[in-house]
Amino acid sequence: MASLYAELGRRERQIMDVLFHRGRATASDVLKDLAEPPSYSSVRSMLRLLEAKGHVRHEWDGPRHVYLPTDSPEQVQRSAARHVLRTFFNNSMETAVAAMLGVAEKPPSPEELKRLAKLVERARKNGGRP
Amino acid sequence: MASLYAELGRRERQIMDVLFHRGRATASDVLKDLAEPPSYSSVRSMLRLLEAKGHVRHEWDGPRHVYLPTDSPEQVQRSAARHVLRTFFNNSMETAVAAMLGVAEKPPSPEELKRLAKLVERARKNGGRP
DNA sequence: CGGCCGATGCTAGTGTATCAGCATGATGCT
DNA sequence: AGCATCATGCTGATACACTAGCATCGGCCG
Repeated sequence: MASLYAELGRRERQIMDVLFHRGRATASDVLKDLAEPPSYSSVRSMLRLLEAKGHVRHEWDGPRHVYLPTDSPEQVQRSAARHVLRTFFNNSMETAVAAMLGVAEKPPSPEELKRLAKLVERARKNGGRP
Repeated sequence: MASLYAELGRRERQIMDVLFHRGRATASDVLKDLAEPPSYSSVRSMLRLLEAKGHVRHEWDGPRHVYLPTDSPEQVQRSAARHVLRTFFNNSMETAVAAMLGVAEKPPSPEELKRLAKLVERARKNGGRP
């Protein structure tokens, strides 16, 4: 099935990405993280549009809006993982993990690798599920 | 660093996804794989547009166009991996792999898990790199 | 108090991604 | 050969993502 947000336009998706990355953000936060930024006004419009579409909600931080994705991080992570795994790695976990090891900003720490190994080990004893 | 194709519109991206998934595809192949498909004519237009932008090239299969992404699969995989890892998993390999284990269409086979374990093991002896 | 600052709500305009139709040419079949 | 089929090349129309501007409101500070 289509990943969540498959129906979004270019800017909409870029903004959702920022929102996921940050967890919660104001309009100017979003603006800071955009590569080729539009006007501040545009960002606010898009956020309101995304809210109307139900992808985003907002809370108040004093006088200003703070936006959050409506879907839970877990939902979004699962959706993203499924989409990437299927689309770019032909459902090969091995290829995917290899690629990730190659591109991580900092090489994974020994501790993380240990936890990773445990995770895989647990899956092996578990019929392939974590 | 923005991921490749961050600048693409909705349909453009959907079509690129199909192209990556299939490796090579005709216009009607693409049409088949689209969730809420436009007309055949529209798909052809988009493919020509993507070609003009340089994201796609085509070869001939007898009388018909067969389209392929211009960027190599490795490039695209790395770009996708980096983007997803950073945006949705806060650069945590562990979280990412856990999510993937949870969503794979079929649970990974014992063989794949074994290769996966080897991969991680090799990274541990290698300062975190594959 | 009165003005400045930074926020929001709203509305209108623009560009381009997206879409669809038509004319044309090649191929294969009877 | 003649016809049906399926492809392409091109062109025009539309929708909607995207952009920007303006009016307004409330808090803060001299």
